[in-house]
Amino acid sequence: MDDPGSAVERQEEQQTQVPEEIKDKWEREQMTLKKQMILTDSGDITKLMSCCNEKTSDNFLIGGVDISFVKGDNVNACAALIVLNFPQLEVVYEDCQMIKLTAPYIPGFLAFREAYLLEEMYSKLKKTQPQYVPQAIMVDGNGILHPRGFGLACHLGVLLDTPCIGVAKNLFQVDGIENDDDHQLKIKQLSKGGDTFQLVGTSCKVLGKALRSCDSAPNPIYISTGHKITLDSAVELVYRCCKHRVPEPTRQADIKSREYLRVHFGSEHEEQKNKGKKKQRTKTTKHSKTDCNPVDNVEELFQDTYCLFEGNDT
DNA sequence: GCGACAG
DNA sequence: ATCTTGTCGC
Repeated sequence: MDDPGSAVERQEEQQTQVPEEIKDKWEREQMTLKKQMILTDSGDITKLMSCCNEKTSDNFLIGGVDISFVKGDNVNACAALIVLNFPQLEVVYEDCQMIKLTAPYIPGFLAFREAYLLEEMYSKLKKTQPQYVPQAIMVDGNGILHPRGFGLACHLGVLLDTPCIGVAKNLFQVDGIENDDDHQLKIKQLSKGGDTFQLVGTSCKVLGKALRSCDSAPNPIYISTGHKITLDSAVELVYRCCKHRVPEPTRQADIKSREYLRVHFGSEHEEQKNKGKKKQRTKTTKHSKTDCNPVDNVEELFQDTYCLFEGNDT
């Protein structure tokens, strides 16, 4: 009953199971935080937008966050927080951190898997390099384009009290917005970079916009407000950050986090249900970017500091 | 019962 | 999210 090798298998199987009471709790938390959500431009955003038109290149900064996963492992991952200057789009700060995801991915509850980790990285930035705290952050995922109007970008925005923009690569079908033939037709009608169409919910509210982010990518990305920014400003800002389909802040975060995993784990993913509990990387002790935290002993990094089912009474 | 399901 | 080679284009 207690064979050591099944631990990994077990964690995969239980991945999809989350008690209803936990979801209820999460929903209530979303509703509570949602009251603090602001859908208008912050002062910084207003200035940021005017900076584009005029040539006053003040030192505006845009952040991007993303998490990359170890292949075949639903727990161990690398989170990246990147800051770029604007409109030059040069990386001025990067932080990669090995993390341990405690909650499974449940559509509609992505924030409970990722948000608090990103919050910690933001706190680190604020504490150690305050001069690089960005005026806005782009998030992989949705803002108000969400079953309860409070996606990861909203959640993180409220937690950080900072403008956040939701940038999703796939449409989250919500509130009557469907990826049907009509939707596909509208996509075909996006002829060039910068073209958009609205994503209108049941109550005629515009929840987001599909944006063809560059000429070379026919598939749009889906933008929605996270916090302290209007949809139009969000779309504008995202578009101005697009060299490729995915805007640079998010794209750089993706690149850096994957690179970090590659450097520290290489091609040897040992998690294939081996009985060997000890992995040995007796090679490549390369010290890469000083921005990233070197990882020598993975085990010691993964101390349990967070429990999903803490308030488990009844 | 069936489909949908951000990352 | 991840699995994956070549290929077309600037």
